[in-house]
Amino acid sequence: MMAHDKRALMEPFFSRIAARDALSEAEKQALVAAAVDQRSYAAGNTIAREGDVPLTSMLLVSGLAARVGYVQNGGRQITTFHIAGDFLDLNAFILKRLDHGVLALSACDVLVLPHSALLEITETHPHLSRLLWLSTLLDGAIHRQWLLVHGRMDAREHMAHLFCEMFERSRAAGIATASSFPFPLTQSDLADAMGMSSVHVNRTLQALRAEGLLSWDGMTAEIGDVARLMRFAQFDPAFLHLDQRQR
Amino acid sequence: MMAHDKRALMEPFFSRIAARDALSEAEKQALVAAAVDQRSYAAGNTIAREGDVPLTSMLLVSGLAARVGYVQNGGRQITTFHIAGDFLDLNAFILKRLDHGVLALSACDVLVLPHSALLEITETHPHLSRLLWLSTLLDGAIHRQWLLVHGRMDAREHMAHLFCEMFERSRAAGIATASSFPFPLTQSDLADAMGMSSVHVNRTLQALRAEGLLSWDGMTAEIGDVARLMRFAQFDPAFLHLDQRQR
DNA sequence: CGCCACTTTGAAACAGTTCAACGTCAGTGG
DNA sequence: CCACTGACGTTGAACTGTTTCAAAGTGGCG
Repeated sequence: MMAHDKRALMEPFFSRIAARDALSEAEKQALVAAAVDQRSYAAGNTIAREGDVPLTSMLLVSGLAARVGYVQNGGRQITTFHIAGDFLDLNAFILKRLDHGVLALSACDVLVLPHSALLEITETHPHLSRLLWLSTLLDGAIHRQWLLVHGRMDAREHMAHLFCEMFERSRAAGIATASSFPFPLTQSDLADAMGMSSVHVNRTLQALRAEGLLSWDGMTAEIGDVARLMRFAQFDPAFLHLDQRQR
Repeated sequence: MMAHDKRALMEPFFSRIAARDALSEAEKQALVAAAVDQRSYAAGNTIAREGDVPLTSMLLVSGLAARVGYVQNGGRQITTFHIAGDFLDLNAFILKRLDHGVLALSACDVLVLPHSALLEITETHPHLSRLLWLSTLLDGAIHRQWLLVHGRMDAREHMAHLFCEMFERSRAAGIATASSFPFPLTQSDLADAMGMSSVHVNRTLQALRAEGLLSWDGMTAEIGDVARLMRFAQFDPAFLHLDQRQR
């Protein structure tokens, strides 16, 4: 794989981080050098399994992926979605053992970064290390917001909030238009993320569509009036920490 | 404040980390040196407010605290509990802005570590930095488990799982007995953590008590048969990452 | 064309909420 | 020492959001 290829593939990550802090050219090069491989996964495939002890971490370059957990009766819970520019399992660099599975919801391309290379970065690039730390902290902030939404909002608000979140994150990654973003998954996947039945997802979706708050065909989400949807969902983007600061 | 005082207060944190990786004497001293102050909060008091941009992070030394989020209608969601040895807002060292409040559920003592001192650590102690990173990743792992439990378990399993988690974490911090641990909060606080009404918490609690799975008087939780409770809750401690590894 | 995965619909069942009342207990002040 | 207070826990009953089950509709694809 050529360096300038990897560089291009890393742009979504760079822009996601650049929205929060400055990234020097040397830091970018260190990251590009750390990516040794590229892989592709078809929709529905497992990218990593709970319990794995991977020796690499994966940066999602395109597509939609999810972290999942399972309960005994076959129930499945999606704990977060990932889009281009997100690390899928950077936590495993430190935690070693994966406490969740990673699933490709659409076709996905990933860059592979060996933990040995990441270790080298933490030993020699303190600021870049803090930015990698930041990346995992953003996951945590999203988890907390999901907990709030799961626990204290009804189905309609919950769904509206999720669409707001994915819209804002897609905008930060540069893959959204002014009023739409790619969201390629099934209603049943969405149900697994919202902790509801797919039947109720279907009805909730119809309600939001009827209110003119959003539309979605399983591939692309359209938001007519973004401000109105955000008001409805009590959505405050602060938890995404989209502000330039010295980290 | 004397150095040997701070040292003693930091032991719960050291033992929590030592359960996951070795901590050198130099690293311990760097942390002790970073703690410049100690504070106490009475039960019910706010330790930090959502939206704050703190210049320090706080290490809980004793008591029970919680991170909380709010929705417009006055609803409150606790997103995680913290016990002795946990950082309450280490994420703010990198994220800068707090995306959640921190609440003292019982009387709490904390050590205060300025971000400037933490910055110094990340610049000079790569391994210790990774251990601080680890501490925030454990929060994330617990968040994911909560999401799974919120979304895919009923009230009884949910409550049983929470008691298992707090028992295991208390054991790791060295503040549990063989079958009990301190858990000083109200049923209403518990409801805010489980995303339920306090009425239903009360009834669920009675059901678990009637089954002989656990008892709790608002101060201390008692588990008769730990293995049985864990089986009931489908509790697998893997997500707590309680294994010694080189991180 | 027929299959299979996904979406949509209806109706019954249920887990959990809400509201309102009552019980309990520790702390406070007369 | 006792009455009062306020916070917390407990109970019952009506209500509602969501699930479950089962069936029918849709659409892409080999």
